[in-house]
Amino acid sequence: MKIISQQVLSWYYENKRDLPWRTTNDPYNIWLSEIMLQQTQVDTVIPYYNKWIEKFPTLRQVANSNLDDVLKMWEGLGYYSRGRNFHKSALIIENQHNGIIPLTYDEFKSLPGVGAYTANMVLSIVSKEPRIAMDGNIRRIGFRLLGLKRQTPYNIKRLELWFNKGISKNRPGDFNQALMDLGSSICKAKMVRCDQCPISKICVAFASGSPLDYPCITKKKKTPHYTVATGLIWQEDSFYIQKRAENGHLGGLWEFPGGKIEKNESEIDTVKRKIREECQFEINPEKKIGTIKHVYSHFSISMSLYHCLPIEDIPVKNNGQMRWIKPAEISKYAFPKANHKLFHLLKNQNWNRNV
DNA sequence: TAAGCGTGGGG
DNA sequence: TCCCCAAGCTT
Repeated sequence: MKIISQQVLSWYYENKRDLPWRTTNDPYNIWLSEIMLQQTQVDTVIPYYNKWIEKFPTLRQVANSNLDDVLKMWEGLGYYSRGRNFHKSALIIENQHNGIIPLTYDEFKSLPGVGAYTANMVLSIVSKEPRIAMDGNIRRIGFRLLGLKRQTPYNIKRLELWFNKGISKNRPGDFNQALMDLGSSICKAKMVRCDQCPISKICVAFASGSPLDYPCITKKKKTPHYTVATGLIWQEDSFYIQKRAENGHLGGLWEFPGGKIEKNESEIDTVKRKIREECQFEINPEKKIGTIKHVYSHFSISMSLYHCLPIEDIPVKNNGQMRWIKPAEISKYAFPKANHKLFHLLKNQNWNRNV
C-alpha cells in the first residue's frame, strides 16, 4: 500500500493541474472550493470560484453580506443550498468562533453543509490530517482496486479503513487530490484509460479484463415531467417578480409568479389561480409569449409565459418577497436557469409590452 | 434508507 | 434525442 501511495503521488505531481484553490492552504479557500466542487466538475467551478474570491476575499466578507448577494454569486452553479449553507456557516463562525474557522473534525463537520467528505478533505489539506475523503472518485477507484461490486455501506466502510491505512502520512491532502484527479481523468465511471493508470498492476478490476463492471451499476428511476405556467405583469416600465421560499427548491431565488397546472386545468386558469393565491391580486392572461423546457435533478418542466393584464389596481410595493423591476435590473437578482431561458425569449421580442 | 436537490457536458 | 454522469449533504 505504501508503494501505491508513492506511485499515485508521483503521477499526481507529473500531471497536476494548476487550479486556483491549489495556490493556497487557507482553510477558507479550500473549504469554499470543496463546497463548490460537490457534484460539480472542476471546469464548471473555476470561474465561479474566481469571481467569488474577488467579491469575498475573506470569510468575514461573506458573513457581512446578505443572502441575496451570496445567491447572486451562486446563480447558475446549481444546488443552491450549498450557497445558503455556506453563508449560514460564515455567520456562525463570525458570531460564535470569533471569525476563526474551527478545525477540529467534530466542530467543522457540524457546520451547515459540511459532511464527512468535506471535513476530511479540508482537514487533510490544511492540517495534514491523514483522513481519506471518500468522494465518488475515490470510492470508485477503491471498488476497482479491491474488486468489489456491491455498493453496500459495509463495503464502503471497508474501503475507507483500507485507504486510511495506506494514505500518505506526509501528504494526505495531495494523496486525496491525486486519487480524485485519477478518478476524473483515468478511472472514470463509464470510461477507463488503464494503460495510463499508475496503479493498474495491483487493480483487481483491471486484471478481470472488464473494469467497468466494478462497482455494479444501480438503476435510476425515471423523473416526472410537469407543465408550468407563469405570468408577466407590467406596471409602467417594470414587471413583477417574487422570491421563492428559502428552504425549498431553488430557495431564495427570484421568479415570475405561476406554478404547475393541475388536472383538467388550462394554462391560463393556472396563471390566474397561482397569481391569486401567491400575490393576492387578480390578473387576466392575454397572450402566450412562449414556452421553454428545463431539466432539474429529479423532474423536468415545460414552462410557458403569458402576458397578463391587471384586472384591478395592483399596489406597486417592493419588499423582500416581491419586486417590480425593469429588464435592465435582471442582473441584480439571482434567477434559476429556467427563468433566464424566458428572459432570452423576451429579449428576442425586444421586451415587447404590447399584448 | 432513500429521496430531493441544478446544471452542463459526454457518449 | 436521451440518458448518464459529476470533488455530497440534508431530511
